[in-house]
Amino acid sequence: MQITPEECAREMLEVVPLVMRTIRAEMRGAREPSLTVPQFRALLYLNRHEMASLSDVAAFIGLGLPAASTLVDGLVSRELVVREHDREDRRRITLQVPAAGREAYQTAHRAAEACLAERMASLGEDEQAIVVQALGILRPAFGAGRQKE
Amino acid sequence: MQITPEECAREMLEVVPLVMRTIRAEMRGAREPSLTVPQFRALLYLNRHEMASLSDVAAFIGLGLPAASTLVDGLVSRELVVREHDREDRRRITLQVPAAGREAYQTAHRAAEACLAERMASLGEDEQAIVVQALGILRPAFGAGRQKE
DNA sequence: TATTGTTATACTCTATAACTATA
DNA sequence: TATAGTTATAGAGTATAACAATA
Repeated sequence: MQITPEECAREMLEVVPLVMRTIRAEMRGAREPSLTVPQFRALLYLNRHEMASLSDVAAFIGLGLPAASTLVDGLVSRELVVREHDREDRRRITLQVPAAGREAYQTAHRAAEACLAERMASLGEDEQAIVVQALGILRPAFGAGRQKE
Repeated sequence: MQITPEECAREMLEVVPLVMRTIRAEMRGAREPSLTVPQFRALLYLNRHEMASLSDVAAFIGLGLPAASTLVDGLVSRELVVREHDREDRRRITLQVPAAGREAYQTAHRAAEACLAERMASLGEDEQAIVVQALGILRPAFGAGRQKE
Protein backbone atom coordinates (compact mmCIF):
# COMPACT_ATOMS: atom_id res chain seq x y z
CA MET A 1 0.00 0.00 0.00
CA GLN A 2 1.37 3.33 -1.10
CA ILE A 3 1.31 5.90 1.70
CA THR A 4 1.00 9.59 0.94
CA PRO A 5 0.71 12.65 3.15
CA GLU A 6 -2.73 13.20 1.64
CA GLU A 7 -3.90 9.79 2.71
CA CYS A 8 -2.69 10.48 6.22
CA ALA A 9 -4.59 13.74 6.16
CA ARG A 10 -7.83 12.17 4.94
CA GLU A 11 -7.73 9.57 7.68
CA MET A 12 -7.07 12.18 10.32
CA LEU A 13 -9.98 14.24 9.09
CA GLU A 14 -12.26 11.26 9.63
CA VAL A 15 -10.95 9.76 12.83
CA VAL A 16 -9.72 12.66 14.94
CA PRO A 17 -13.14 14.29 15.33
CA LEU A 18 -14.53 10.89 16.28
CA VAL A 19 -12.08 10.53 19.15
CA MET A 20 -12.57 14.14 20.10
CA ARG A 21 -16.31 13.65 20.40
CA THR A 22 -15.73 10.92 22.98
CA ILE A 23 -13.29 13.00 24.99
CA ARG A 24 -15.64 15.98 25.01
CA ALA A 25 -18.66 13.95 26.04
CA GLU A 26 -16.74 12.35 28.87
CA MET A 27 -15.52 15.64 30.30
CA ARG A 28 -18.83 17.39 30.04
CA GLY A 29 -20.67 14.46 31.53
CA ALA A 30 -18.36 14.19 34.52
CA ARG A 31 -19.45 15.04 38.03
CA GLU A 32 -18.90 18.60 39.21
CA PRO A 33 -16.79 20.45 38.68
CA SER A 34 -17.07 19.35 35.07
CA LEU A 35 -14.75 20.93 32.56
CA THR A 36 -14.99 21.69 28.89
CA VAL A 37 -12.08 20.60 26.74
CA PRO A 38 -10.60 24.11 26.43
CA GLN A 39 -10.90 24.59 30.19
CA PHE A 40 -9.20 21.27 30.71
CA ARG A 41 -6.39 22.22 28.38
CA ALA A 42 -5.91 25.54 30.10
CA LEU A 43 -5.59 23.81 33.47
CA LEU A 44 -3.23 21.26 31.97
CA TYR A 45 -0.95 24.01 30.78
CA LEU A 46 -1.16 26.01 33.98
CA ASN A 47 -0.41 22.95 36.07
CA ARG A 48 2.83 22.58 34.19
CA HIS A 49 3.86 26.20 33.97
CA GLU A 50 3.98 28.25 37.12
CA MET A 51 3.15 31.90 36.67
CA ALA A 52 2.13 31.56 33.05
CA SER A 53 0.72 34.62 31.34
CA LEU A 54 -2.59 34.79 29.55
CA SER A 55 -0.77 34.96 26.24
CA ASP A 56 1.06 31.75 27.04
CA VAL A 57 -2.19 29.94 27.67
CA ALA A 58 -3.82 31.43 24.59
CA ALA A 59 -0.95 30.23 22.42
CA PHE A 60 -1.09 26.75 23.90
CA ILE A 61 -4.82 26.31 23.43
CA GLY A 62 -4.80 28.02 20.08
CA LEU A 63 -7.05 30.93 20.92
CA GLY A 64 -6.87 34.66 20.50
CA LEU A 65 -6.40 36.80 23.58
CA PRO A 66 -10.07 37.82 23.86
CA ALA A 67 -11.23 34.23 23.74
CA ALA A 68 -8.59 33.18 26.23
CA SER A 69 -9.54 36.02 28.52
CA THR A 70 -13.15 34.89 28.53
CA LEU A 71 -12.16 31.29 29.07
CA VAL A 72 -9.99 32.18 32.06
CA ASP A 73 -12.80 34.37 33.38
CA GLY A 74 -14.94 31.30 33.72
CA LEU A 75 -12.24 29.42 35.59
CA VAL A 76 -11.52 32.36 37.86
CA SER A 77 -15.16 32.80 38.78
CA ARG A 78 -15.28 29.13 39.73
CA GLU A 79 -12.09 29.62 41.74
CA LEU A 80 -10.17 27.04 39.76
CA VAL A 81 -7.60 29.63 38.70
CA VAL A 82 -6.15 32.71 40.39
CA ARG A 83 -5.46 35.74 38.22
CA GLU A 84 -3.07 38.48 39.29
CA HIS A 85 -1.10 41.31 37.79
CA ASP A 86 2.58 40.66 37.38
CA ARG A 87 4.60 42.85 39.77
CA GLU A 88 7.38 43.49 37.29
CA ASP A 89 5.23 44.27 34.29
CA ARG A 90 1.72 45.19 35.26
CA ARG A 91 0.45 44.62 31.73
CA ARG A 92 1.05 40.94 32.12
CA ILE A 93 -1.30 38.62 33.95
CA THR A 94 0.03 35.71 35.97
CA LEU A 95 -2.18 32.71 36.36
CA GLN A 96 -1.92 30.11 39.06
CA VAL A 97 -3.87 26.99 39.92
CA PRO A 98 -5.02 26.63 43.53
CA ALA A 99 -5.77 23.25 45.07
CA ALA A 100 -9.37 23.25 43.84
CA GLY A 101 -8.19 23.75 40.27
CA ARG A 102 -5.62 21.02 40.54
CA GLU A 103 -8.23 18.62 41.82
CA ALA A 104 -10.71 19.54 39.12
CA TYR A 105 -8.04 18.89 36.53
CA GLN A 106 -7.04 15.58 38.00
CA THR A 107 -10.62 14.42 38.33
CA ALA A 108 -11.33 15.28 34.70
CA HIS A 109 -8.09 13.69 33.60
CA ARG A 110 -8.80 10.46 35.41
CA ALA A 111 -12.34 10.24 34.06
CA ALA A 112 -11.30 10.88 30.47
CA GLU A 113 -8.32 8.56 30.73
CA ALA A 114 -10.46 5.76 32.12
CA CYS A 115 -13.01 6.22 29.38
CA LEU A 116 -10.41 6.12 26.62
CA ALA A 117 -8.45 3.32 28.24
CA GLU A 118 -11.59 1.21 28.31
CA ARG A 119 -11.81 1.40 24.55
CA MET A 120 -8.10 0.78 24.13
CA ALA A 121 -8.27 -2.28 26.35
CA SER A 122 -10.11 -4.22 23.67
CA LEU A 123 -7.19 -3.79 21.30
CA GLY A 124 -4.23 -6.10 21.13
CA GLU A 125 -1.04 -4.98 22.77
CA ASP A 126 0.62 -4.62 19.40
CA GLU A 127 -2.19 -2.36 18.27
CA GLN A 128 -1.87 -0.25 21.37
CA ALA A 129 1.82 0.07 20.65
CA ILE A 130 1.12 1.35 17.15
CA VAL A 131 -1.30 3.92 18.51
CA VAL A 132 1.21 5.17 21.06
CA GLN A 133 3.88 5.33 18.42
CA ALA A 134 1.67 7.27 16.03
CA LEU A 135 0.73 9.78 18.72
CA GLY A 136 4.39 10.25 19.48
CA ILE A 137 4.94 11.05 15.83
CA LEU A 138 2.00 13.43 15.59
CA ARG A 139 2.70 15.36 18.77
CA PRO A 140 5.72 17.30 17.52
CA ALA A 141 4.10 17.80 14.12
CA PHE A 142 1.22 19.61 15.80
CA GLY A 143 3.05 21.19 18.71
CA ALA A 144 1.64 24.49 19.89
CA GLY A 145 3.54 26.76 17.56
CA ARG A 146 6.85 25.07 18.39
CA GLN A 147 7.48 27.37 21.36
CA LYS A 148 7.77 26.36 24.94
CA GLU A 149 5.25 23.74 25.91
CA MET B 1 8.58 -0.27 26.75
CA GLN B 2 5.51 -1.65 28.41
CA ILE B 3 2.31 -0.51 26.69
CA THR B 4 -0.92 -0.18 28.62
CA PRO B 5 -4.38 1.04 27.66
CA GLU B 6 -3.87 3.87 30.17
CA GLU B 7 -0.74 5.04 28.43
CA CYS B 8 -2.59 5.04 25.13
CA ALA B 9 -5.33 7.08 26.74
CA ARG B 10 -2.95 9.65 28.22
CA GLU B 11 -1.27 10.20 24.90
CA MET B 12 -4.59 10.60 23.14
CA LEU B 13 -5.69 13.15 25.69
CA GLU B 14 -2.63 15.23 24.88
CA VAL B 15 -2.33 14.87 21.16
CA VAL B 16 -5.86 14.60 19.81
CA PRO B 17 -6.92 18.10 20.92
CA LEU B 18 -3.73 19.43 19.37
CA VAL B 19 -4.61 18.00 15.98
CA MET B 20 -8.20 19.06 16.39
CA ARG B 21 -7.17 22.62 16.99
CA THR B 22 -5.39 22.68 13.63
CA ILE B 23 -8.35 21.19 11.80
CA ARG B 24 -10.75 23.66 13.36
CA ALA B 25 -8.58 26.68 12.64
CA GLU B 26 -8.18 25.64 9.03
CA MET B 27 -11.89 25.21 8.43
CA ARG B 28 -12.91 28.39 10.14
CA GLY B 29 -10.23 30.37 8.39
CA ALA B 30 -11.19 29.13 4.95
CA ARG B 31 -12.75 31.35 2.34
CA GLU B 32 -16.53 31.52 2.21
CA PRO B 33 -18.51 29.51 2.71
CA SER B 34 -16.44 28.50 5.71
CA LEU B 35 -17.66 25.65 7.84
CA THR B 36 -17.33 24.76 11.48
CA VAL B 37 -16.24 21.23 12.27
CA PRO B 38 -19.72 20.04 13.23
CA GLN B 39 -21.14 21.54 10.06
CA PHE B 40 -18.43 19.84 8.07
CA ARG B 41 -19.19 16.52 9.70
CA ALA B 42 -22.88 16.90 9.03
CA LEU B 43 -22.22 17.52 5.36
CA LEU B 44 -19.80 14.61 5.27
CA TYR B 45 -22.49 12.30 6.55
CA LEU B 46 -25.21 13.71 4.33
CA ASN B 47 -23.01 13.42 1.28
CA ARG B 48 -22.71 9.72 1.96
CA HIS B 49 -26.26 8.98 3.00
CA GLU B 50 -29.07 10.04 0.73
CA MET B 51 -32.28 10.97 2.49
CA ALA B 52 -30.81 10.74 5.96
CA SER B 53 -33.02 11.79 8.84
CA LEU B 54 -32.11 14.36 11.44
CA SER B 55 -31.70 11.61 14.00
CA ASP B 56 -29.19 9.85 11.77
CA VAL B 57 -27.07 12.98 11.54
CA ALA B 58 -27.37 13.65 15.26
CA ALA B 59 -26.14 10.15 16.07
CA PHE B 60 -23.22 10.46 13.69
CA ILE B 61 -22.03 13.79 15.02
CA GLY B 62 -22.76 12.83 18.59
CA LEU B 63 -25.35 15.48 19.34
CA GLY B 64 -28.82 15.48 20.81
CA LEU B 65 -31.74 16.22 18.53
CA PRO B 66 -32.13 19.85 19.62
CA ALA B 67 -28.48 20.60 18.97
CA ALA B 68 -28.62 18.82 15.64
CA SER B 69 -31.77 20.70 14.69
CA THR B 70 -30.06 24.02 15.34
CA LEU B 71 -26.96 22.95 13.47
CA VAL B 72 -28.98 21.94 10.43
CA ASP B 73 -30.93 25.18 10.68
CA GLY B 74 -27.74 27.06 10.03
CA LEU B 75 -26.93 24.95 7.00
CA VAL B 76 -30.46 25.24 5.63
CA SER B 77 -30.48 29.02 5.97
CA ARG B 78 -27.24 29.12 3.99
CA GLU B 79 -28.80 26.79 1.42
CA LEU B 80 -26.16 24.14 1.89
CA VAL B 81 -28.78 21.58 2.95
CA VAL B 82 -32.40 21.02 1.95
CA ARG B 83 -34.80 19.93 4.67
CA GLU B 84 -38.11 18.25 3.85
CA HIS B 85 -40.73 16.16 5.54
CA ASP B 86 -40.68 12.49 4.69
CA ARG B 87 -43.73 11.53 2.60
CA GLU B 88 -44.20 8.18 4.31
CA ASP B 89 -43.80 9.37 7.88
CA ARG B 90 -44.28 13.06 8.23
CA ARG B 91 -42.60 13.11 11.61
CA ARG B 92 -39.30 12.31 9.97
CA ILE B 93 -37.14 14.88 8.27
CA THR B 94 -35.16 14.03 5.19
CA LEU B 95 -32.02 15.98 4.52
CA GLN B 96 -30.32 16.39 1.19
CA VAL B 97 -27.26 18.23 -0.02
CA PRO B 98 -27.68 20.44 -3.08
CA ALA B 99 -24.78 21.36 -5.33
CA ALA B 100 -23.81 24.36 -3.19
CA GLY B 101 -23.53 22.14 -0.12
CA ARG B 102 -21.47 19.59 -1.94
CA GLU B 103 -19.10 22.27 -3.12
CA ALA B 104 -18.79 23.82 0.33
CA TYR B 105 -17.96 20.43 1.73
CA GLN B 106 -15.39 19.66 -0.92
CA THR B 107 -13.75 23.04 -0.57
CA ALA B 108 -13.47 22.64 3.19
CA HIS B 109 -12.23 19.10 2.79
CA ARG B 110 -9.56 20.07 0.32
CA ALA B 111 -8.36 22.96 2.48
CA ALA B 112 -8.16 20.89 5.64
CA GLU B 113 -6.56 17.98 3.84
CA ALA B 114 -3.93 20.19 2.29
CA CYS B 115 -3.17 21.77 5.64
CA LEU B 116 -2.77 18.43 7.37
CA ALA B 117 -0.90 16.88 4.48
CA GLU B 118 1.60 19.69 4.62
CA ARG B 119 2.52 18.71 8.16
CA MET B 120 2.59 15.03 7.29
CA ALA B 121 4.89 15.66 4.38
CA SER B 122 7.79 16.38 6.70
CA LEU B 123 7.53 12.90 8.19
CA GLY B 124 9.24 9.87 6.80
CA GLU B 125 7.16 7.45 4.77
CA ASP B 126 7.47 4.85 7.48
CA GLU B 127 6.14 7.32 10.01
CA GLN B 128 3.23 8.18 7.77
CA ALA B 129 2.50 4.49 7.50
CA ILE B 130 2.35 4.15 11.28
CA VAL B 131 -0.03 7.08 11.52
CA VAL B 132 -2.34 5.62 8.90
CA GLN B 133 -2.22 2.25 10.61
CA ALA B 134 -3.03 3.76 14.00
CA LEU B 135 -5.97 5.70 12.61
CA GLY B 136 -7.26 2.52 11.06
CA ILE B 137 -7.11 0.91 14.48
CA LEU B 138 -8.80 3.82 16.25
CA ARG B 139 -11.60 4.31 13.78
CA PRO B 140 -13.62 1.21 14.69
CA ALA B 141 -12.90 1.73 18.39
CA PHE B 142 -14.58 5.13 18.20
CA GLY B 143 -17.14 4.45 15.51
CA ALA B 144 -20.35 6.42 15.85
CA GLY B 145 -22.20 4.06 18.11
CA ARG B 146 -21.40 1.09 15.89
CA GLN B 147 -24.51 1.61 13.76
CA LYS B 148 -24.61 2.41 10.09
CA GLU B 149 -21.96 4.90 9.12
C1' DT C 1 4.24 53.94 19.86
C1' DA C 2 4.04 48.93 21.00
C1' DT C 3 2.42 45.35 24.09
C1' DT C 4 -0.93 42.97 27.16
C1' DG C 5 -5.37 42.36 28.36
C1' DT C 6 -10.39 43.45 28.62
C1' DT C 7 -14.94 44.75 26.89
C1' DA C 8 -18.43 44.83 23.36
C1' DT C 9 -20.72 42.38 19.95
C1' DA C 10 -22.09 38.57 17.33
C1' DC C 11 -22.36 33.80 15.97
C1' DT C 12 -21.99 28.93 16.81
C1' DC C 13 -21.99 24.89 19.95
C1' DT C 14 -24.47 22.16 23.08
C1' DA C 15 -27.45 20.77 26.93
C1' DT C 16 -32.07 20.40 29.29
C1' DA C 17 -36.91 21.20 29.43
C1' DA C 18 -41.16 22.04 27.33
C1' DC C 19 -43.74 21.81 23.33
C1' DT C 20 -45.83 20.32 18.50
C1' DA C 21 -47.02 17.14 15.05
C1' DT C 22 -47.54 12.64 13.56
C1' DA C 23 -48.15 7.66 14.20
C1' DT D 1 -48.94 6.63 24.34
C1' DA D 2 -44.54 6.78 21.75
C1' DT D 3 -41.60 8.92 18.29
C1' DA D 4 -39.35 12.77 15.51
C1' DG D 5 -38.38 17.35 15.61
C1' DT D 6 -38.64 22.22 17.13
C1' DT D 7 -38.51 26.08 20.28
C1' DA D 8 -37.00 28.27 24.49
C1' DT D 9 -33.42 29.16 27.42
C1' DA D 10 -28.87 29.27 29.00
C1' DG D 11 -23.81 28.99 29.38
C1' DA D 12 -19.53 28.20 26.91
C1' DG D 13 -16.58 28.71 22.73
C1' DT D 14 -14.58 31.87 19.46
C1' DA D 15 -13.79 35.76 16.25
C1' DT D 16 -13.25 40.81 15.21
C1' DA D 17 -13.17 45.51 16.59
C1' DA D 18 -12.63 48.97 19.92
C1' DC D 19 -10.74 50.20 24.17
C1' DA D 20 -7.66 50.66 28.56
C1' DA D 21 -3.44 50.27 30.99
C1' DT D 22 1.33 49.86 31.10
C1' DA D 23 5.99 50.04 29.11
